Amino acid sequence: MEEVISYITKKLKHIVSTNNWGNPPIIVDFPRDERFGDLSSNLPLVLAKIVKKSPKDISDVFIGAFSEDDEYINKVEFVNGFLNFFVSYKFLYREIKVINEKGKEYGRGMVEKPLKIQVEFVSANPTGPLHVGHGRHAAFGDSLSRILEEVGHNVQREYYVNDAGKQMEMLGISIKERAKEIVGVPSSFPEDGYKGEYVKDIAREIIEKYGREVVEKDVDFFKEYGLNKILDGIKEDLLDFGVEFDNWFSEKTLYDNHIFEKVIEYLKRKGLAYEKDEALWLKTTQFGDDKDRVLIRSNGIPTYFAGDLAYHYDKIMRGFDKIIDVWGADHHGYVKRMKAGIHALGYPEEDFEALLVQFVSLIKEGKNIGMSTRAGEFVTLRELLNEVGKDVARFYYVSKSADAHLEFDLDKARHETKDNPMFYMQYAYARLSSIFEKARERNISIKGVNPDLTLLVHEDEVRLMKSLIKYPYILRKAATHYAVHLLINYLQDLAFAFHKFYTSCKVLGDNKSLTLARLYLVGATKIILNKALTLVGVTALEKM
RNA sequence: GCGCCUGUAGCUCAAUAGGAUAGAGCAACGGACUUCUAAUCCGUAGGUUGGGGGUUCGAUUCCUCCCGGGCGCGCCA
Repeated sequence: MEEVISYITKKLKHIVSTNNWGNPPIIVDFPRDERFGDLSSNLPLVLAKIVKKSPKDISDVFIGAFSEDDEYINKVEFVNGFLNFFVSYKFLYREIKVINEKGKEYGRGMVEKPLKIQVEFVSANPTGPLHVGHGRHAAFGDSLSRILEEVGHNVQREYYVNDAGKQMEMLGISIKERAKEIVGVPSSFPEDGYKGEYVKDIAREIIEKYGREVVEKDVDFFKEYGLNKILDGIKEDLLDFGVEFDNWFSEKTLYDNHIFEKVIEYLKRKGLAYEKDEALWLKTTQFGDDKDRVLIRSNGIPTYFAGDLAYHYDKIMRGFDKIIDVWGADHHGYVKRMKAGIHALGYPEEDFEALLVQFVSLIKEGKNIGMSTRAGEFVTLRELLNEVGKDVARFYYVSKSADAHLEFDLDKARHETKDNPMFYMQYAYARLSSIFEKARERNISIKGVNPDLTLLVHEDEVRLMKSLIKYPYILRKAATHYAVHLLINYLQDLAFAFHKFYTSCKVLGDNKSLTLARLYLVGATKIILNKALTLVGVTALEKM
């Protein structure tokens, strides 16, 4: 369909310039209602003011430029100031063929300039298991990566492991004190320690493995054990959630490999860092921040910001054309600072993107419960997976735009699992797979045949074809706007078109040519549905 | 006080980055299986898009004020 859009746009532009109508924005887009054609443009309305003519007179000029036997356009209408274009069947048939011929490659690598992009997401502190809040980040970040990859970019998925800071120390202490409690020696569990049940579990495990004397060991021992244990759990949860990272970046390496010192050195050399009140500050105000920020505290300990800056310096050195960070909404106040820091490091600000994902509020037994790892109050991603399964969870997470709050009612999710709209799409896929299964039994195949697609004229067949050819447009849009949920809307539309078609058009019938043509259409649907489902992380099931 | 996000049907959310009569699912009501999976399809009902003002041919979308919700504003991470 993109082909048609650019064809129309070019044609309209040509007419505008030959008439000396200035340089208005030419927008050709899908109308809201199918009665207004397949594509439409508001150009007559826009031009009316500029050229002081009625929209009707203007549109007549445009309509006259499209001949009866136009390659792409069957009909052009003027309604309410809009130009409405109806796509020719000829084009639909051609495109359905392209889908079948290209198969999985259809729509892939469409982007003009493939970039090397890094997407960093989840990056939850390894101080406890992932909870349902992290689940949203995992689902969003992974689907976004899949989409960017699909349009042709080279994407690296990275998880930043905060294994160096204070909070790790606290985890070590928390485990150790719990271990002491268990073996019955005097203990003092810190007030701001990690109170979750999992801390006790780890402590118990350590005692079982190393004996009661283990409590004599220093905090580092417990820290190391806890970190590895929790990180393994996180990796397992993510894997079962269908999310795989290409790189797990350890914060510790920033210090071990002296990247941190290098960055500080660099900033000092550039005259961007200065000392005040015995602390080291970065002149972020020079790059649009509200105030300068501390890099190294007066006590000599670097701030989180300084570490993060070093981390991003490392990213920059790795040569990405675009660096995308997926952050929680609570980090929004941090964006300006980070952008300024990135700028200070000499990396173009516009190539750094901090995408904010709004909070997930969790409702359990009708009550809104908070999610604090430290307080140990949270519902884990694992629990959610066990309750509703990967597909429902992932679908639900990305079906809402990332900058809208998400309400997750666990009880409802449990009860409504079967009624979840996700199944609507999976069912469409299972149904069409079943058609192919039956076709195989009857030795009907579309392999190597050249079906007569002109037999496809039923309104539901046409509706389905039109939905199919929208796919590349939607994919591109989702990629440029980082809007995963657009794919969900599209999936609803496509599944609806297919179910409708399925109800009114029997595929395997008595008419052989029609059977082949329809089977061919189902084949195209299978390809697109499979792709779209995969992008949002939902399994395409052959059988349900 | 300042900043970011947000308010759309009873509920959970869309609305193609300014478009045409604001759409889905769930919940409610009524139809359709001798036929490729009825986890589907068709229909009915449900709305002053939080409220006021403004810009525009045209506003759920942009600006402004007010009201409500979430989250920030550290030499915390």
